[in-house]
Amino acid sequence: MAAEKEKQQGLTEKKEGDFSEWYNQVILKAQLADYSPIRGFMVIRPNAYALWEEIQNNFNNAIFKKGVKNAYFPLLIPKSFFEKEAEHAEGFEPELAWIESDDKDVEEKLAIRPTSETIMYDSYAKWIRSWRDLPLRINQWCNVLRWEVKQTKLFLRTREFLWQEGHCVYETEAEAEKEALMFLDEYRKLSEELLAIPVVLGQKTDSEKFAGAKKTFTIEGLMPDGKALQMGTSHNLGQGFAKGFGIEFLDKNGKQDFPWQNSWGFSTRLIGAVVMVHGDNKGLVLPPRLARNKAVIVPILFEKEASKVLKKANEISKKISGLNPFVDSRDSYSAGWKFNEWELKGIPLRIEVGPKDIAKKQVVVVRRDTGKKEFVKEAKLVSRAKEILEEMHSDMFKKAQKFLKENSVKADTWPDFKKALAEKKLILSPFCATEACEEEIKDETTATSRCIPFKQDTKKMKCVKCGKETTIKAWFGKSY
RNA sequence: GGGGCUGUAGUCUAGUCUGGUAGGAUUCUGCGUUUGGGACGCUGCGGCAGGGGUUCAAAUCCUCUCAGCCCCA
Repeated sequence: MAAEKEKQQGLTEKKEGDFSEWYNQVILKAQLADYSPIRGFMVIRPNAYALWEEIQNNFNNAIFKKGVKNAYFPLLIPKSFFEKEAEHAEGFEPELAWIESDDKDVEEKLAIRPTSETIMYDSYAKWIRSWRDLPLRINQWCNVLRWEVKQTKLFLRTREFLWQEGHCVYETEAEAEKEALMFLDEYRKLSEELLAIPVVLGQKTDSEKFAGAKKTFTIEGLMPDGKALQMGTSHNLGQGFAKGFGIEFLDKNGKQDFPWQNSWGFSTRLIGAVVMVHGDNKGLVLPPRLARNKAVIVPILFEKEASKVLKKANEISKKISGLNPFVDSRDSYSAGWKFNEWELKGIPLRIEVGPKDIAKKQVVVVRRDTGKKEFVKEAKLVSRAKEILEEMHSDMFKKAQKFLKENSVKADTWPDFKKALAEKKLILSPFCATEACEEEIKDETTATSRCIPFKQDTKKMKCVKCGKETTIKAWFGKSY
């Protein structure tokens, strides 16, 4: 059976009902991650950590251009810090993990950071005195810990995860919000241009916004199982934290004032999104710009000509060094075995070099996403390989975009809403945006509002649930 | 949140109902022959998720923990 042949040996198919199983297997078999001895924790293996480093490099480049500097703040947060901003404390206190210590000198209870607003803003209060100190833009890459009891899902829901959190301070709210949106757009670019995952942008409703924020903005992706995944958020924090932590500055008129803040973050969850969106029955498919090793060279080693083929393979490797390729010269595996292995691990390009190719001064280039084979003259390999990789990125993005489009629907009535939800769609509906109504929708369907898109008509409509008049449309769906 | 199911070597799995020497395939070691889509022969290593209980005897029965899947709200 062709379908059987398409399938990576031992890998569950990527289809409804088996999706979770498939997801776990791809992650374990492609050696992205492993379970840890402690519930809710995971080991990030080199294959996935390399992806995280690529994401870091890419994002660092973007934010450095915006004047952001990286720093590092302590892991532990004194209990009293959580009491300085009421909503923030209420949101995070249930998930805090407290440190137990026999050290008599530790006077105050300490928690492992669930996010670093409080510990960072304590410092900010010391560092900011004048309008000349603003804006202050600091980002940190770190781990955070949120002691949830929900089911662990590799990369998507673990108690500890890696992320970046940016924390900026400004003189005016306009600036704080403008840049919160600017960083959100950087997230969109990262997702679309590096990960090849299209997203929906918007603002979170009050019940979904970050604890302590005035407004929360989000990028949401749609996964193949119909669930939405929050892929990055930025917040207009208002002045609440500044007031709580005593961050004050003298403005240009000599008046003492509280500054305005924003914060923004994304996590290793993005790796889970890449697996889900692009993976197939053969395993992982890495977006070419994200893949560290963009090509694997498989020499076809016939005994008589093995040394000649190997030499050529290494030569080709040097020629395309910009793609950071590697030669799989292991002689204990057949070529076919290697093909399957690198497909499972998602390497974007496979370049085959055998005696026949050498005779014709060509190589065989195979795309991971489509499996399409192409004979490329050696002289043209460098330019053609780059072209193929860019085509791949574009095709993968378009494919994901098509999925998002086909699975996003409008629903103006409650029956339509429920029908669309049963069909695992992302749903755009008129919404009164009250917490009561959102709660009802959640209780009845488990769907939540994902975001309120920035672009709205002013047309009057009736809320999909309660029927009250509104001009707002919001995205709804089940989510991770 | 509620309900159901599952866990046997790195991986897939037989054995569980009805307690009695854990069997196979694949991976892996070594040697040799091979290599254009998961090659072959020989050789060797490796296991009942973990804790507690019942029993002369536990992979099998009970229980807790851990991990995973599915369904419903």
